[in-house]
Amino acid sequence: MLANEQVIDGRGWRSGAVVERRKLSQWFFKITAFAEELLTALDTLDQWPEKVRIMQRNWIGKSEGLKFQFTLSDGEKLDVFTTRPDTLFGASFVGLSPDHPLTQELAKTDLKLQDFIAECRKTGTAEAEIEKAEKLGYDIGLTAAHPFDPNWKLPVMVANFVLMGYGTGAIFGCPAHDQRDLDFARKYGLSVIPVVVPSDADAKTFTVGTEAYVGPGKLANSRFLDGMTVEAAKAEVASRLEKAGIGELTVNYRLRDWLVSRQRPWGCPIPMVHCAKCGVVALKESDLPVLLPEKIDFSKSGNPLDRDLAWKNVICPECGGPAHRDTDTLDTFADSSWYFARFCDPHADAPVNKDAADYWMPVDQYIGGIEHAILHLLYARFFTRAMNRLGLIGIQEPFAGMFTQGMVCHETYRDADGWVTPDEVVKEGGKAYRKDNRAPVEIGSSEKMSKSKKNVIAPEAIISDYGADTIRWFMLSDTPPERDIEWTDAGAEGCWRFVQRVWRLVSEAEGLPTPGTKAAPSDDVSKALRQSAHKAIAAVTDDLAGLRFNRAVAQLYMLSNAIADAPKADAAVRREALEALVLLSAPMMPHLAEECWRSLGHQSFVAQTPWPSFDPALLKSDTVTIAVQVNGKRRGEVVVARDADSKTVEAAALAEEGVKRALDGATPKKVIVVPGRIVNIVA
RNA sequence: GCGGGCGUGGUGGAACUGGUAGACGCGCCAGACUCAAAAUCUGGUACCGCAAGGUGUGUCGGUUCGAUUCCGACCGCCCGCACCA
Repeated sequence: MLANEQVIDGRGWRSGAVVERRKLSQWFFKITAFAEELLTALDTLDQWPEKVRIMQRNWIGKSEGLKFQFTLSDGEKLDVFTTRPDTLFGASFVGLSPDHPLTQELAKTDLKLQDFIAECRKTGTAEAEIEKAEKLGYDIGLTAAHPFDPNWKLPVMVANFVLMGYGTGAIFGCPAHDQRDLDFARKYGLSVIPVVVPSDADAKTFTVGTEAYVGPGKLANSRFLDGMTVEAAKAEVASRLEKAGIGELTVNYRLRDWLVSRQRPWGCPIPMVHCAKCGVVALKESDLPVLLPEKIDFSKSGNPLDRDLAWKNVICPECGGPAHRDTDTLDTFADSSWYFARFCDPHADAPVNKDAADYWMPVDQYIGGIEHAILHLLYARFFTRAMNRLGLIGIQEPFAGMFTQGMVCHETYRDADGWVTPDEVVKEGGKAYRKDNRAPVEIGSSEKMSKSKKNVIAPEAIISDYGADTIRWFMLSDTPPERDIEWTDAGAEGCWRFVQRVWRLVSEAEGLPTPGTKAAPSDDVSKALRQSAHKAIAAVTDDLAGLRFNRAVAQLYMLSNAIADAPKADAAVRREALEALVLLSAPMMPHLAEECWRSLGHQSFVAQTPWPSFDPALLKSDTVTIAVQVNGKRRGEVVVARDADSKTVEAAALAEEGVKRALDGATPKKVIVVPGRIVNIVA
């Protein structure tokens, strides 16, 4: 009762319970019908992280190949799928999944086969188990005729590594060019015929040992294919089998349908009714939504909805006879797949107000953890497309911009009794002890804060120690938002000092003119401060827009340093710089900003004040400092006018003392001048 | 195994399309103020060297006047997928 993508390392993604395989009758959403468009539309999501798009692409897992038919010795036909039709003459067996209908049919009368299938089911889904799992086979006694040679008979075997969920659940095995087939063939003594030979090898002597050859090469031992490239041979086999009417080029997807049935009472009920006469019947739209019972009995195990007969028993919407509700509920991911459309008009009578949704959607900037890359984000894309097809919404893709933020991490601690929270621990000389009884505590790796590992810092405690603004500032400084951040008390303290510093700069500033006084700097110090302020406005504006909070923070440190370094600057310039500092820091430290704003003599709120603008003319200095390299090594620098021409710059560079020393009288062979950036002298 | 990403000081991290590597913060060192401490302020802080100078962005090569940035091989770490034919 979990979808494939909800299984992490053999366990349920949320509960951590070990997953086991059982056969159940369940409800699915046919997400596979959208596989191709979900795949191709990824290219249009240019404001999504490349990583997420690659993960979805791999998850959908498109592969193109050939589906073709074997005729079995009992006259039945068997479809197989392959991406390597070129290796058909290297075939040495036909493999069936234990879950294949033919296997199941034969098992009805074959007790040994039943045992074999049970043996296969025992293999867990955890990574390690699959890795160790031995190849197992069971010969069902039938043979399959080679499609190009009716006299060539291949044994048909049930094999544990053939999956029913991919392709047709049946394969032809070519041991020389597939590792799994090779392992299987070696174990059961099947032939290994190399049919693709690398260009640097001799077809007559080339053999395959314990490693299958999967590289490129020329065809051999393959009759009419001999000498062809892999690509040409693929095309030739496909074309011949298509002409014979027993093969077709097909596309396969790894993506499976979305299993949405949950055997719990707290989800959205699946609006289906089971009638003895009519079978499975959907409820009429007018009967929706199906409400859960008010009182739910959790005293026994199992799904309480199954036992609530008053709720469960209904009248069939088709025939009016006795029927019962489906007691499965929907996966909670169903709800999160379309809430954003509902949010556009939460009071609408219909589930979605199309006009409102078309006005607001798609979401401009979606922010979430990477853990939803192929769960929520794929489901929501599918839902949106399905809603579009039903005419409920005009858009195809729900989220135009996507950003995956990092996690807050902290060291983990444990003693003999289990995990210990950081505030119960005291660290001395690299070792950790419990505060209460001095018992030693083992310091574990730093991991994402979680209740289960108790490596959490309670926000209340930090806020009371440092204030909310300090914490906000700390969260945004240093580490880029897409990366995990390591919580440290030392870092938070540093941020607290900055809060104090800003407050001091503002509250202790003397002789400021009244708000609104224009800055008209006359001396160099004032001009420089004004330039710093305008540079900061430009940079912070840009960095915040690009979600580069750590760089915005660094810019504000620089501005505060510039202000502190220029107490003698013109008072109106100092006011302008302080106001810039306050306004620019407001998104990150709103409380402090409001307090400072008031202290600067304003009656309004920062929140109501326009974002500061900058004068582009102030961003550039009249002069620039250019580094001078000799043979690529920095030997000095020169200060030149911003618009100085190359010859002037070259002359200045050649006259520089360090450069002269490095040249030691030699004549430069070549001088490269990159205006405003660098001079490189090749000697 | 497949796919992707990342390796920069003691530390978190800067460095736009190749152009002064280490911005900014933390930490550390020294000094000022103080009876003292905290706070604050000033200066310093990649490495080797007294200095001149040399060496440095995981390692080794390549392209270039110039490489953290581009290319190739390798090493290490992280993430996702995985018996997918």
